[in-house]
Amino acid sequence: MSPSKSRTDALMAGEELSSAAQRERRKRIVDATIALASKGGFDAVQMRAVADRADVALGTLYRYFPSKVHLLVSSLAVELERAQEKMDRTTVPGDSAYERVLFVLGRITRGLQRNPHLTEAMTRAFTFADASAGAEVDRVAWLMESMFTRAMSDEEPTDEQKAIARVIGDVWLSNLVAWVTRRATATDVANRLELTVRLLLK
Amino acid sequence: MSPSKSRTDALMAGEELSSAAQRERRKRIVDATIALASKGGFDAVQMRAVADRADVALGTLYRYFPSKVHLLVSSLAVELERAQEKMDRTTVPGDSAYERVLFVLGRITRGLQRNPHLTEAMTRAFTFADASAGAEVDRVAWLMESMFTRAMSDEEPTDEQKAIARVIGDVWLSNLVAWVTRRATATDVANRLELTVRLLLK
DNA sequence: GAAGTTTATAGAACGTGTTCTAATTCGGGC
DNA sequence: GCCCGAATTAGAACACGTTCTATAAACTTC
Repeated sequence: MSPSKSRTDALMAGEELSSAAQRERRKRIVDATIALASKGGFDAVQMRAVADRADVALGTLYRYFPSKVHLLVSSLAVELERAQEKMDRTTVPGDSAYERVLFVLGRITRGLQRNPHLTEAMTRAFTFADASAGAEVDRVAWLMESMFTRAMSDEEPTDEQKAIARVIGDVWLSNLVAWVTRRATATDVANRLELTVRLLLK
Repeated sequence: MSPSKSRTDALMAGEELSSAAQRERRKRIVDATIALASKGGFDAVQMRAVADRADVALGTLYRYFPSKVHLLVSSLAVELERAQEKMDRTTVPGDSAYERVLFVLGRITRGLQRNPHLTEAMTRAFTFADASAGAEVDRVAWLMESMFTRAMSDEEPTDEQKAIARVIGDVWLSNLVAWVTRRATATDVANRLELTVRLLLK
């Protein structure tokens, strides 16, 4: 449709941002998003508020992220990348895939539970995303999957391992959602994840 | 908050509707919702349109269902109940839990895939639901879970079986969402479900 | 460094979910 | 039949995501 479509896509992916000023703007926007989400969750991430806080016009915000869902899912990807980097600097303990996956799961889960509003905002955006945010959603799904395959073994994962990682990701997300909507306690989540990983890896 | 809160809850649950006229209204609303969702998905279920089609004022619609999400999740529960009833009239083939669960899963999944817009509307509402719709969401989750436990055995399910049913439900939903957002084909979904059930029950 | 193009800005405008208001109708007790 | 409180109605009003418009600023290219 719009003549700048491919351009916009590049902006969304966060790559090839021509100028430093643009990288700055994008960062300010993501930071504002995370700050607002941390304070009040999905509903507090209002596009006008994000634009204000990032010192950017509403139109500019929409040029960088074509919708609220894109914005939040992209921010989720940024957060997961940070978590992954942190995990890379840790030696994951455990003698079996079972133990190592549980360790990783537990750690990230507790990290998310430390910031319930942010988690609520991101999981809701992720699960509400429609086809137009497919690329961003795929990226997050891939990040999650590779987090678990890495914990399972150092080698290139087999198809079976990838499948297991995907199942774990599905269950993980669904339990986060249940926790966020107060249909499950933190203990419930931990128990269910433990059980799931046991069923799949033991 | 509102003095008629408990009253409203009763209306939402669809029970104890005082008059026949009210039961009628509620049915017209759910029917209108399903019709609109079938035609155009989540976005086509517009509250004004539902009210019009159900021949009910907008305020009345909101008295029966406090939000669009409640409305759609309640309609999903109605649909699942129908599917369950149909399943009850069928003899599920298969010698093992594995085979029987796969049969049930395949059948319901194909049923949903026959009506993509309706499925999109309902899965998106379900996954977007916030804490206020917890009761409705729990009801749907319970319906899903018991569908699978019933397929696994005729007896009262063990805790382990319930846990397995829940995992299957999580994976199922997540794959439906992936299909609805065009990140997975019907074949992908079938393969992943088959693999998941195999990992869990074989 | 001027002309032309892309990007950013301020703010109005629009659509749809939700809430509110005032008037009307309905159903049950006298 | 009449009265009362609850339910329903039509429609205005409001909130927030999104789009659009007009103008200004920032860049490219020559």
